[in-house]
Amino acid sequence: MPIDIPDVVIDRLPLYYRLLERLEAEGRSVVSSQELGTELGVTPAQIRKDLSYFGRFGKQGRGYSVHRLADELRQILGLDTRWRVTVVGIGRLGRAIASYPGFEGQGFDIIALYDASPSLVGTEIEGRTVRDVSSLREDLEREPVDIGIVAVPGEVAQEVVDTLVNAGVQAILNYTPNRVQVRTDVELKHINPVLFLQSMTYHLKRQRDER
Amino acid sequence: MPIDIPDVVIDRLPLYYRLLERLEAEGRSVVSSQELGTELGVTPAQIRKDLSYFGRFGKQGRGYSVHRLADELRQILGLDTRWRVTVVGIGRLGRAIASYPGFEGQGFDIIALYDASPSLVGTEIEGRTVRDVSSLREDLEREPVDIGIVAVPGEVAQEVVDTLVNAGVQAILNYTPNRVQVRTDVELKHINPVLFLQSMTYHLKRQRDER
DNA sequence: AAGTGTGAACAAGTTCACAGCC
DNA sequence: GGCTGTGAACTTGTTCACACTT
Repeated sequence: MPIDIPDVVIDRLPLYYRLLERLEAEGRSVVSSQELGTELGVTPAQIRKDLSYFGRFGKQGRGYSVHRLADELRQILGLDTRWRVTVVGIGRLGRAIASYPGFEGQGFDIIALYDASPSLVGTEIEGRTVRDVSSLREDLEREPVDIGIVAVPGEVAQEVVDTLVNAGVQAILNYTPNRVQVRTDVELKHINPVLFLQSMTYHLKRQRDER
Repeated sequence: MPIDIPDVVIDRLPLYYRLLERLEAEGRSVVSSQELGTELGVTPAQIRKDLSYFGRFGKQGRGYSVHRLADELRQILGLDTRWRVTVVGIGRLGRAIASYPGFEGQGFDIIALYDASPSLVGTEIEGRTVRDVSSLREDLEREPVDIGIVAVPGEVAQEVVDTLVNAGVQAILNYTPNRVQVRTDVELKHINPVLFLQSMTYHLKRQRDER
């Protein structure tokens, strides 16, 4: 498998995969890049080029087998295995994440929840007991996880991320408004709705001023 | 103000702004593109080029006045006014959003909450009464909002978004896993953690296979 | 006839490097 | 001496257009 595939391409694959899953469920057997593109707001050429990084999955004159392509993407994205996830920070947001049904269905098993607050530690959330964050480090040694979701207060984000990374966690999804630093071999994504809103207001302001 | 500024640039401004706010709070008065870049993991040249789309805010040999630059960015991004926001869908996620303290502090006023469930409608969340989504349309006519945050079940996302857009809402933040379509003059952003995880597993898989 | 896969052309975005100013 | 602002060089990413396959 070639090693130099642009990150933008990787980021689009889950989008393609999502649509293919839906088509699969609807019983569609074949689909063209044209149709995928229309549905997703992406040019057909882009989809074909993206997929061509990984192989020749289509048939000229026909299109792509929905099942075959979904399968290939599952393999490429590593969705043919289950991934172990831990959520640190069980405030309102952490609780919403912990009970979000979309993770389990896609191969992500939330195996543990952590919080620092004594009033939360020991309570049950969606059938899982909230553990004390002070035991995070040693727990990870016994039961490693692949992905850490961080939903703690911003001020302790870096500290929690460091603990996760030092214990071998390779991917971090940071829901905190604070940016954190990790080694370059660790995958890191930030989800910060305020930044999204702030770039939207740029456009809103211009619309309001009648362009 | 020139009209052709790349979207990637706009998306980085809130990041710069966030850091400047912090520096402002710390009492720093001057900062160089070098320092901003190190802190944010962006090249200094990029920061200078980005800012140069909007004006000449720095002083050669010195750097940028923290206060002045923060002020300029506030104006550019439209953060010098308050924005009216409504949240539709008050499940666990909607509730987490509705009580997220980061919005109000940044000029976003959540003025109303909507849900379809009779058991939720009429209850109080963070001092706001949850209204019935069936009155969304007429409410918007009386009290327009700028931004709609959508946290309903995926199946009704498009329907809710249509209602919002038809009533004049210009920006949508979609927390639903379903992609939705809007007119090109409406700002739209999607937040879907599963897509993030799925692109991270691509890299995890390769790391696991020892590259 | 329809639709893929892909080199080549093009567009967009980033970094360099340096003149100019403080 | 230090640091900005910016054309120009470069790099990355996207789209075109067509040979090729079914």
